[in-house]
Amino acid sequence: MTCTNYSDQDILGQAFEDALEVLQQHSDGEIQYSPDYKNCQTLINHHPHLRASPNYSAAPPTEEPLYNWRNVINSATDLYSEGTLYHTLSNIPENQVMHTTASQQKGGKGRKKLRLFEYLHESLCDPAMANCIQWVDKPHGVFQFVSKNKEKLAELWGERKGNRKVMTYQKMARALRNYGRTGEIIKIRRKLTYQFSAAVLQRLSPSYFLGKETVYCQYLQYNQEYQCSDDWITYNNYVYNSELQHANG
DNA sequence: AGTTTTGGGAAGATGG
DNA sequence: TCCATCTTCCCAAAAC
Repeated sequence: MTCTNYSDQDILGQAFEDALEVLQQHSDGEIQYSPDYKNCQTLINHHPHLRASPNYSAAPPTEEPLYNWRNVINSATDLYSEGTLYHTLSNIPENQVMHTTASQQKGGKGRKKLRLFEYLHESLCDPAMANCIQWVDKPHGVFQFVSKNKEKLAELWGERKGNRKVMTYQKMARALRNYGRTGEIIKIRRKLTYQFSAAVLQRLSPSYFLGKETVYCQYLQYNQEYQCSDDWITYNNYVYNSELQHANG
């Protein structure tokens, strides 16, 4: 990330730090937030006009307890890409909130890098991104990129990370293929279609699993750790290839 | 036959 | 310094 104005960045960084402190003070232990203020800085450095945006404020809303910095970034990104004010910080649906786990935060001060699968899941939960990426089978974590707009999603991912060069679908897909080794995301034998592992799914949307243990226990047995299980892949490829054959036949 | 999608090796960049 | 996690580039092959 290049930064030509250190004083601005310092001010912005401090502003986000301050906002986080205030958030914590107002949290009552209930707020789920992800302190990715550096991502905010990256975004704002790329899109300086956002500083003047009505959404950019160091002071958190006092009447919206469910608040998340990633959604701040998303809203800002939407604001930038769409050129509208439709995506505001208020009325964020529960399913768009990234619930961070204790393991994602180090001692409350740690700021872990945003991972690709987190970003993808986040995009899947964002209606504004439906033209780029969509659920095929949400309960099983199967999703598909939209061929026409997959490059746009990749670009946004690259911007979010603050990469030097423009991210392309080719490069993003390379990272996705690496997930196949750990089993966090596997490729489904269908065009532009992938699947989150059960462990990742549970981590990304734990609330979605509440009361659904019966439904998901069979998958957790397949993949209790992040390891890539042949059975898991075979099973899923069987399911979705059968589906595909059925669709084609 | 041309384009898109898939796949992986290898080296580099970055942050924790 | 080491490791995790991509990122970048490249090439090949399969699928459409």
